[in-house]
Parts: sequence; C-alpha cells; structure tokens
Amino acid sequence: MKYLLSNELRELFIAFFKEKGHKHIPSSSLIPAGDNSIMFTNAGMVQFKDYFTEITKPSFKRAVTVQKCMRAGGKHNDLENVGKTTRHHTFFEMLGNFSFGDYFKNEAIEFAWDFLINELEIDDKKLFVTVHKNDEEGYLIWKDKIKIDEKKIYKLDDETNLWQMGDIGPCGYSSEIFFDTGFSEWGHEECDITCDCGRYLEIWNLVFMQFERDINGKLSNLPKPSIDTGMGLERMARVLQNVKSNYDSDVFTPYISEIDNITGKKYQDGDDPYDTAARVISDHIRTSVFLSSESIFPSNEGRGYVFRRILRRLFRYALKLNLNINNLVYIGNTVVLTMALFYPEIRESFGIFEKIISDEFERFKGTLNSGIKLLEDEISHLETKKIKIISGDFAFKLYDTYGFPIDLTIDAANENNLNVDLSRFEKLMQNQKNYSKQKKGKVDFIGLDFDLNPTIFAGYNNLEEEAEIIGFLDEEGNLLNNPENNATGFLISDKTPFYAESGGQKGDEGIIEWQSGDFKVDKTIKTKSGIFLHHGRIIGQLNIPAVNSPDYAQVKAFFKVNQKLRRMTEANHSATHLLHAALREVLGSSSSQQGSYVDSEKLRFDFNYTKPLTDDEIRKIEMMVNDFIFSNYAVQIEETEMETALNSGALHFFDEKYGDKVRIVNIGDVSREFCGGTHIERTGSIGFFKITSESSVASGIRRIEAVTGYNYLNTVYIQEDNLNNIIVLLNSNKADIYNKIIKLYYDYEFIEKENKELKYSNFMLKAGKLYKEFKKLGDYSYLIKKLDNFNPDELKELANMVKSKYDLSSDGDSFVIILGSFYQNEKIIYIAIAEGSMDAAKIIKLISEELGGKGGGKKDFAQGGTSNLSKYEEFETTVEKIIKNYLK
RNA sequence: GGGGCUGUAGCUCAGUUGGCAGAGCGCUUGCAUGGCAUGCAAGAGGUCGUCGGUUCGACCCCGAUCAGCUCCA
Repeated sequence: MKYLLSNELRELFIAFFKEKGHKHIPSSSLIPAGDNSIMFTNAGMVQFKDYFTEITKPSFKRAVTVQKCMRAGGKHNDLENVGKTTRHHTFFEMLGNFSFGDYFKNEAIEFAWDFLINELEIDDKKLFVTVHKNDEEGYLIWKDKIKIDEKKIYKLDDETNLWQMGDIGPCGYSSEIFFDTGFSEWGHEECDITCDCGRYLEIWNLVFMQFERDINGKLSNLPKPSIDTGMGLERMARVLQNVKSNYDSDVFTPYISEIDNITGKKYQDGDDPYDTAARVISDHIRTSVFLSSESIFPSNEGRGYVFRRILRRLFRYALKLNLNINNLVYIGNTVVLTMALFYPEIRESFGIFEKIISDEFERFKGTLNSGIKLLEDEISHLETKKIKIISGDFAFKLYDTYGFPIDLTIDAANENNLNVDLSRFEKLMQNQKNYSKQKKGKVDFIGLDFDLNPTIFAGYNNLEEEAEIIGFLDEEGNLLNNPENNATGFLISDKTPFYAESGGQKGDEGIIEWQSGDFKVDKTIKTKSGIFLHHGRIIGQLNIPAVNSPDYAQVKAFFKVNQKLRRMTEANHSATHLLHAALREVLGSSSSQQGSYVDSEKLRFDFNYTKPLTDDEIRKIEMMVNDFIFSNYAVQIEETEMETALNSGALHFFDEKYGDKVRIVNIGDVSREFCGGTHIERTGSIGFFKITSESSVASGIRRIEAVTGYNYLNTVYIQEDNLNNIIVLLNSNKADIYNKIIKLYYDYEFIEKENKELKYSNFMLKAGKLYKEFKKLGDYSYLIKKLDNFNPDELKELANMVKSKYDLSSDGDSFVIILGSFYQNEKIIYIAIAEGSMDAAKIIKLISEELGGKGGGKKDFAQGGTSNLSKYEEFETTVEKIIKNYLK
C-alpha cells in the first residue's frame, strides 16, 4: 500500500480519472445553487443533480471532482458526534467520479478496483464489497470480472444499498467497498463489515442510477443510467497513512499539535476530555474557516444558525482547555496554511473569519453571563425552598430561550450538590423537535414542471421577435383549452424576447399580438426547467387547444417588450455592477454581494459589512460610480466555460444557478462578474447615480438603495417641491430658509420653556387660592373644586401643588383634595389625592357610583371619569355630600 | 419554516390585580479631600421600540409591525 499525504491523494485521484476521459470540475460552493431542499452540499453529486434528473444537459459525459461538503444541520447531521468518534466531521471532502448516461456498472466497478489495487496498491485481501440483494448484475461483475472471493461479497437490502435522491425521482442500487483496518474500537476479533465497531471502514460508495421512482413507488428503467461515486478524503488518508483515526492523519495533525503546543498537554487519541476537546476544536475551526469563505455569517436561522452552533460548540470546548480567542485565530491560520493551496478562497477570506469568530465569541460570552445570572437566581431560590433538583422545565427554558448549554447547567448543579431532571429535559427537547418537523408541503409555482422544452431566450439582442405561442396556463398552472376573452394566466411560447425574473432582475413587461387578439404582459417569470411564463390578460381570441389534444396547433404571434422599462432596468442593472465595484474599492474586497434586485425604478444591493456607512463613504462611492458612468465604458458580454471563468477571477455568487457555459459581464476594466441579466451597451446611458438609502437588513449585512438617470429627476422634483412648500409656508426664500428655520427652532424652544414656566406660576397662583378653600370637619380637611379644560395630568399637578402648600405633617391631620374637570367637551374627569387615614380610592369609587362613572386607584391617589354630564353643575355639592357621608 | 424571550434615562436593569415612571453606574454643578474605584449635596437626562385597539385611566391587557436574542427543522 502506498503511503500518501492527503494533498497527494487528491492529485492522484484527479489525475487517474482525467486519464480515463473524465473532465475535472472544480468543487462547487458549500451552498447548493438553486436547491432549497438541502442546507449544505453534502455529497459530490449535488452540483450535478440537474444532470441526473435531466433537467439540463451537460457538455461532458464524465466528470471527476473533489467536493467540499458539510454534514451539520438538515437531514444528515453529525455535529453532536464530532469529537466522540474517530471518523465524524462537520466539514469533509468527497472524491468522486461521475458518468452522465455514459459508462455504467462495469466501468464504474473496474475503475474503482483499478484505482485501489494498482494506483494505491492496497492489498486486495483487505477489501470487501456489498451489493444490493436484487442486483445480480453487480454481483456478477464483482465475482466474475473482478474475480473476488464470493464470500467477500455481501448481499444487503434497501437500508444500505438502495440510494435515492428523494421520495420520487432517480434512484438505484449501490455497491460499497470496505477496508479492513484490523483494528476494532470495541476490541472485536471476529466480526464482519456489518459491525459498527470501526474495524471495517466503508471507503467508497458506487451508486448505479438506473431507475426512476414514480409517485406510487413504482420503479421504471431510466433510458440512460448514470454513475455517482463518493470516497471520503479524510477516511482514505487515514487508511493510506495506516493510523487508527481520521484525526491521526495529516488532515488533522497540524491543528492537534498546535493545540498541544498552546496547552502544553499531549493528545493521546483517547476518550478523555482533553482528547475529545482537541478533536472538536480541530474539526470546528476547519469548518468555520470554510464557512467564512462562503459569505455565511452566524445568525439565528438557516445556514447561519448552523454556523453559530458550530462556533458555540467550538467555544465550549475551547473554554474547557482555557484557549482564548487569539489561540483560535492562530489555529484558523494553520488551516489556511494547510489547505489554501487547494482552496485559495480561504486565504482571501481569512480576515472575515477572524472578525466572525471574534464577534461571535463576544456574543457568546454575553449569552453565558445572562444564563449564569438566571441560573444563580434559580439555585438560591431552590436552596431557600430546600429543593435538591433543578427542574427539566427550567433547564430547558434556559437552553431553549436563553441559549445556555445544558452541560453547563449540569456542571453548576453538581457544584451546588443539585441534580438536573434530564429525562424531563430530553422529553421537552423531543417535543420541540417533533413540532418543528410538521412542515407544510407548499409547492412553489416556479418549481412546477411541464412536459415542454425550455424556452429559447432571444432578448439579449432583440426586444421584438416573432414566435409561436404553444400553450396557456390559468393562474393555478393548469393547461387551458382555448382560453376565453379576458382570461388571465400564463402564456408560453417556443422562444421569447421577454426577460424572465432571475438573478435579481425583474422580468419584462410588454405586449404579445396575434391575428385575433393580444396579450398585455405585466410580468415574466420562469420555471426551474427553463420555461418562460408571460403573465397577463388575453384581449380577444386565442385559439390554442391544450398541448395533448388532437387538433393542437401553435399560434404565430409578435412579441414586443416595453423598451423604455427594459432600458431603464438595464441601466439600473449595469449601475449595480458599478456599485459593487465601487464598494469593493472603498470598503475593501470583503464587502461582497449578498443579494440584489433591480427594476425600472430603482436598484437594491445587499452586501456584507458590519457597520453603517459614513456620509463620507457614501459620497465617495457615489462619486466613483458617477466617474465610471462618465468614462462611458463599453459593457461587453463574454460566454465561456465555468472553469475558465472561475480561473479568470470573475466575481460570482451562488444564489444563482449557472449552466456549464457561463456569461460574464465586463464593464471597462472596472468590473467583471458572472451575470445572466441584460445590460446597456455603454455606461454613459446610466446618466447619473445616486444612493437614496443605506440601512441594515440583518446583522453583518447592509443594504443600499439607489436610483439612476430619469428616476433621480423624480426624487429631485419631490425634494424641490418639499422645499418650495416650506419656503412658501414660512414666507421666506431659498437663501434665507435655513437661518429662518434655525431662528424658529430657538424661538420655539424659548416659548415652550416660557409656557412651562407660565403654566407653573399660574398653577401656583391657583393653588394658593385653592389652599384657602379647605374645609374642616372634625380632624379631617377636604377640598373640592370644579375646573374646566384641565387634562388628568394637569389636575394631578395642581393637586400636588396644593398638597405641598397644605403641609399637615405638623398636626398629623388627614385630608383629601378632589378636583374635577370638564374635559375634551365630552366627559367629566376627577382625581383625588389623600393623606392620613382617608382613602382616595374609596372616595373615587363613591363619587363614580353617584355620577354614573368608573374609577379607582391607590390609597393616596386615585382618578375616575364619566361621560354622563347631567350632574356636572352640582359637582361640588354632590361630592361634598359624599365626603360628609364618608366621614361619618 | 415552527416555537420561546427581550425592547423603560448615556450604560446595566427594576417596575406588585392597569392607578403620580424608578435604582445603580455614568453625566453637570457646588462644597469637602493630595492617597489610588475619594466623600457629601443639588441637578439635568424619558415619544416606556413603532402604530392601532380596549379602558374613566395603559410601561402593564389585546392586535399589528419593526429590531435584537435564543432553540428546533
């Protein structure tokens, strides 16, 4: 067996299959393009899914890849296993060879065997294989062609040897190749490949895609069977380096020895807490470096949330070893030194990684601190009650709502001689999981599939085109037979100049005309399989029978895109590329695109940047973009192969799906981006560019909105009108308006202050008079007064003034002040302030009963009100009666 | 996509069945004090995230919305 380092293994694998006629395709992003069914790329075949399902056709029939993969979050989640085993990772690389309707089982098996035996020089005694129990063909190839001992061929069932993409769609038998390491983690001497003890490693999985499963579960043969294989790089490196754990291969030893250096301890590849922590830290830092390079930021949903969980798990283990943030960044740098040769993107994004991990570490400390506080409160609470167990509900709430890790809760409990009700905790956790799984199967209209060829898009160069209408769908997506006049829905043609919404560019509007009618298009979208749908309303007759009916015939029509709207949209789209270029220039190249949207009115651009832009930066960006416009650069479109485009350094981002031929838009020498959208010919046509707003959409992501050309004129008009209205209102002129407003502002401040003082002295005056109107009844005093147009706050203030004048602390008297007011021309309100043995709330209740109102309050202050005005005139005498009665 | 929690002074946060918006730190001013986080006193600072509803009365209850945190998928 050859001894190979992981870098050598990659090279050898690629070279071997290249020599067998395979095209080397670069690893796709960890974020699957145009595929929302999975969170991360988790296998080599992900980027080829549409080839297997034959939605699109590749220009090559054989491919070889080394694919970046993630298994954390989603269906395949290994996160909690990482560190505890020798072979689980969150990030890993998958070596794979693929055939798209070209070679099948024979070659797939022969290639694999050839590579293992002749290239890697593995002893065939150590290799075992599996086939599906119904796959006689596969079995015979292994037995007769490869000639391996039939005892070493295991026939297994669907569980292990039937592979499928989803519940419906392509599927097939698989055949796995196992390697006997001779070492069992559980000390097994005699067991076989079906045992989980780790002695037998599955090193290569060959998938023979040959069936298509329909909705009823019935299998039919695919016309062109395909091959998909996968070999884990980490696992194979371990085999070739003859070590007992993936973490002992050169893939991980650089990080483990860094950790040893920092802590001064020695990794032993065992189960003790230090070893586990070292594995977790190595794996998670590597993953974090790669996630950072994919413009994924920690957040509370989706991929960002997976990233956050990985980081937090990393921090927990790092804190156990007393590693600080600088240590973690240092290990991250080792990842770059080790892997950047093959993945240069991680070197470029290392600054982002540093920022992400530092920010998230700070945030995590905040979460821990607030959790610790809650936990301490609970523990002291339990101590006073002499309870010895922390409830599962509390522990769960701490975890679920405040993100406080359960193991820290257990640690704290142990320190205080308490237990945690873990079975209850687990149950609550399970409940939450079940609840989340109940998802609705909402079908996206864009995902609908019709048995039609993709529409040919002719609109890059022409805005008017003759084409055939081939069908019409109603709003629900059903094919209609001869739709009626005034029907709304989607018109489908063989080709079209209408651009369909994609890549953040809004679809075209316009009109489609034929002999007996026309169709006003208000939007254009397209299905995943590339059929353009023109939405609008039929005026007149469209005689188009349903596609599958016998008298079906296409209708010739003339397609006209609304030129002005398209031109304005194109100007905005080109301006967006210029904005992107300027942003990278002014803010640095880490401020890459997160999304964009352009229509005929405005453009919107989201990018990652962690703080608000200053006015200065915004102006710099605006000036730079306007310079680009003034330079009147030519916009040139170039079509090329994906691989050469990637190597040429064109900017790309992966919420877009690109075919194997990609379009690159070059603007002068300032911008070079992948883009399927439409553009103006020279930047001068944009005319003018102005940012209208800058805001935050999520943590770490900023949004810029801007307008160009004509549209800016409209915003200028709006501003001009506003200013003119203000000038007219203030009877001023353009030159003086600012000073006039300053003066008004200061005058206003002065008057407001003066008004407050006047009110105050007025109240004091009133209070001085009112104070004299106190009446006495035995040891009690009371004051009842009816006022007009006082609001509740003013009554309160006035009463408090009277109270402060009427200082009864000397003789310890009890008193009450009752003020009423006719308020807002519709109701009577009244308040009471009492001191000593009198109860304001009771008094207000009595008054309310008498006046037919409602009210209440506390012993020293209460208020009430009524809209029954009949007794307002006698307010004072009525209340006095009540008080006298109350005091009896 | 589905839950939970939070939003009150510059900061960290209290706020009781709905009934006069608070504390600590910080800030300003005055007085005291050569001793390391100085003491005393006075003062300023609030659209209670935003909008709507219920109510005599809403920081509190209800609805919507925005922002942040957090768990699950």
